[in-house]
Amino acid sequence: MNAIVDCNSFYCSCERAFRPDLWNKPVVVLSNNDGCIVSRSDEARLLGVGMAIPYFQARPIIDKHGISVFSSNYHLYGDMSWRVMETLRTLMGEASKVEVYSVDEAFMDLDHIPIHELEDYSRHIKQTVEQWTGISVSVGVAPTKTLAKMANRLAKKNKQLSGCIKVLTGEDELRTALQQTRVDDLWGVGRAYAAKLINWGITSAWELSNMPEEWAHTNMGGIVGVRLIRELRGLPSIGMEEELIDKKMIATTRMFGRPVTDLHEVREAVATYISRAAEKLRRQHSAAGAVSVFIVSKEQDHHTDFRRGATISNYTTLPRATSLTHELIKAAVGLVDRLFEQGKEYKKAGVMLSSLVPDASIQGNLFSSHAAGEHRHLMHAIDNINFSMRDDSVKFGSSGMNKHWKMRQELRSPRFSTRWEDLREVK
DNA sequence: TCTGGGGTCCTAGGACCC
DNA sequence: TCTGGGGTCCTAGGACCC
Repeated sequence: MNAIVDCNSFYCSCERAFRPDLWNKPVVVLSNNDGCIVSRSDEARLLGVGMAIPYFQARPIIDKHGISVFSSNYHLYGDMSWRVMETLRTLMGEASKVEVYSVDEAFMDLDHIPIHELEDYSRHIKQTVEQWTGISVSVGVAPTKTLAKMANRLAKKNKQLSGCIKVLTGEDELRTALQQTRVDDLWGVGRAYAAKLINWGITSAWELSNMPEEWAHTNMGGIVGVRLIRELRGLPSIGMEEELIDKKMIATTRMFGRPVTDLHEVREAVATYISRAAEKLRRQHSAAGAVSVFIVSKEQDHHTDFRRGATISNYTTLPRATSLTHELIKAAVGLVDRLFEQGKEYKKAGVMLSSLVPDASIQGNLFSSHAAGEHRHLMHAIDNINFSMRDDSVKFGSSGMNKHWKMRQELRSPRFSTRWEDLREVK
């Protein structure tokens, strides 16, 4: 059996964990740049705050009910996430089979738990996580990952009744659940497939599970569709991935806090994003063989990104893969100069590191120069300082000192759990 | 006036090779 | 003038996820 443990309103729960005064109160968390609502507590949802809607649109309801609002505080969420996942690993013990799927979700292989104990075991997981971390979770259990996700959704739909736990093992239970679930609520069915399916008259997960595999192969993205159908029928077709797999691409992209018209500011922003991306790169001991940059002007659709149109993005292959910030900045700033058009207003920029390979300089390669080794030590020192002190205590001059373009984040909570000076005091 | 950011996997089709 | 078949690698683009 497969379980998925999913934190309830994760970002909101993190904010409330250190603010007892907000327990049972409506809370929302905003995306970067304070753009839209990305997390809302049950209380906020019941007041009518929509998910993923722009902040300014939700403003009337928020003001009317005095809903608490936070900018995203990724240091806090990252740390809380780590605590939740460690709790799950501890619970599973030696033969720990935990796959961290996202910041607030993990799959667990429960094959070693007898069927009739799954309900109790799920409750034990839930209670322990809440007690150790202060984060409330929902647990879905079923024969496959896709069905576990479905179970979890049902658990969350009626928390009073389910106690945030749904275990689906019997054939009848599974059929009922499939009949109650719409295709567009399934894991693996997005907007495009949902529209197609509904057009064909397939509306419930149950109906979809009864379609032939060949049909799925032709109409739902080949092997992907076949796996989905099999999973719905209870045949595990998506395996557990326990080891942390190195990323194949690393991106850092941001909206600016205000439109930017000055080349130097765009350069600064891109240099800053490269610095951030290079940190991620070094954290997984990789080096990048290619750098891409994109800038988005004010008139362009805000969903436009680096994939569309050569006018806004550019790509360069490096003479050799590197993890050194200054080399990556040099390449990226060169691209900015080619892309930038005087007189245009820009609202967003981003960088992408790809063609990632293991960082050879770490091995003390016979052919790498002494200077490269020195640089590597410098990077290591910078990463350590920036991690333990304030952000960007040490940085490259090209990333700028004033950062007028920096995103808005006016409502961020203190970093309760990762900064000494922000620690809560208990008197 | 104000709408996020960061990823993955798969397939089709072109270039190239023998 | 006629012009095969099979393989690999790469890239763009579509779909999905949280």
